[in-house]
Amino acid sequence: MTLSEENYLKAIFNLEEQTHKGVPTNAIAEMMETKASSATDMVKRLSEKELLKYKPYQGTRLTPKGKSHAVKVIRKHRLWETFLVENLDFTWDEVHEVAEQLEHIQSDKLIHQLDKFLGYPKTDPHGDPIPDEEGNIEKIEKKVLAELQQEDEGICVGVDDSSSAFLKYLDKLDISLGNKIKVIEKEAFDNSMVIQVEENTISISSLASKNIYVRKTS
Amino acid sequence: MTLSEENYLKAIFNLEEQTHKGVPTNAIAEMMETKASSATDMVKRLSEKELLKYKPYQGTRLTPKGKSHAVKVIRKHRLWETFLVENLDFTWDEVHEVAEQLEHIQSDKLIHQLDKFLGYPKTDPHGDPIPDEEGNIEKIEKKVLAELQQEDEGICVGVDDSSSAFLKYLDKLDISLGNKIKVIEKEAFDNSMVIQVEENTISISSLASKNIYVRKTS
DNA sequence: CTTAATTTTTAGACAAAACTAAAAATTTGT
DNA sequence: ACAAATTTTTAGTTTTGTCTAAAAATTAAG
Repeated sequence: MTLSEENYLKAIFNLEEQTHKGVPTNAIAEMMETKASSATDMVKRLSEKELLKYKPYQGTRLTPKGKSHAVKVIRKHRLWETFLVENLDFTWDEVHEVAEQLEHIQSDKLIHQLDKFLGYPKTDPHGDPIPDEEGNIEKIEKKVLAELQQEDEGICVGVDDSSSAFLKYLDKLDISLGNKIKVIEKEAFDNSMVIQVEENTISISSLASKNIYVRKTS
Repeated sequence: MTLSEENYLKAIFNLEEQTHKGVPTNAIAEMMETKASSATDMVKRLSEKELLKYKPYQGTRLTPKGKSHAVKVIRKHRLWETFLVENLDFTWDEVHEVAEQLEHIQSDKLIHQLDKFLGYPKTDPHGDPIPDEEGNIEKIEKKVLAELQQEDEGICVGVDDSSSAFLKYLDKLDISLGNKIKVIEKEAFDNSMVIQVEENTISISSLASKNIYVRKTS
């Protein structure tokens, strides 16, 4: 399994998760920031290895074998992100690039021991669940902050837009994973909100609140 | 800088360190477990990038630029080995293969923080010095255990043969880095030795004692 | 000093993964 | 239904890193 094949598998897995439909070649190309012709070539190769099935114009779907492999890569990615933030003082927005490299290291023992070292974490620093050794992914039921009503409370469990700019903005507002969030006021006019994050009271736009996931607690 | 280029640089660096002469193309090929023609190609490419200079039949020498790059890779390798042994319960003989992969991860911050996390270690689990951020390598003056005389004492600072079998053997004898070693008896006939390692008294063959490095303390 | 052995390089191929440009297949709009 | 738009595939190149087989250059030996 080459690096490139792994990256394609991961991309296809994510796209399939989002849409629950066959993934078009073009979508794969776009996600991989490459050309459709390249995606075609790769899909053909992965198909020969029985990691996916594809029917032209109906899109691609991973086989159980392909899915299992993709999940392993995701597990590695999320464990490394956790390590970087917890132990090496990386911030939310810095981890992705490095984890993209680390996720391709091949060693079962390494990843098993890393998991143990980290204390078997359930989620990564963005709130996404870390698959276990068997590939099971715990579904974390999350709502978008924007959906909460006045007086509602929740815990921050993730973000949607994980662009560097957005994550830095959250850092500045002192919003991070696990924070208790309470909706103080919701402005019907523009959907902006006044919320209480742990001790601080702040105001955020609708655009921001649509990108923050919470688990409702009341 | 590709993965393969980095591996060649490292190989050439090591060969140059050992012999202090220009490194022949054949030697490079052998170290890389590849063919001479492939080594020629790579030497040509690295030469164009001014990472090394070579004169046919007189061998290859790294430029300062090439050396600096090689040392960086070695620094990463040794820091990762330290992490694996110290934090993830890897044994001496298991680390190499994984460190070979990890050494190619590109991120200055990662390696800086890893160094800090580990407490700025001076040597890796085999006793080899870890280059600092500027690329300085501390020379550790080491002697082969076999050279010590009766009553001499030293501290184990490394091994020469880092084959899995040998490292496992040392583990069984409870010899590891930093151990105090005292020569109790030296048998002139076959150069075998009775030595005291910390609390234990054991007997080892000349073959083994030739592969253990110590820093003499008396 | 010429032949033999060794070392090194060239030439030509191949595989992986990408690209561009163009063709082919399918779906959609009216 | 048929042209237009979209999606997908093909064909031909490129780059990196490898290989084999053969040629060329250098060193060593009698």
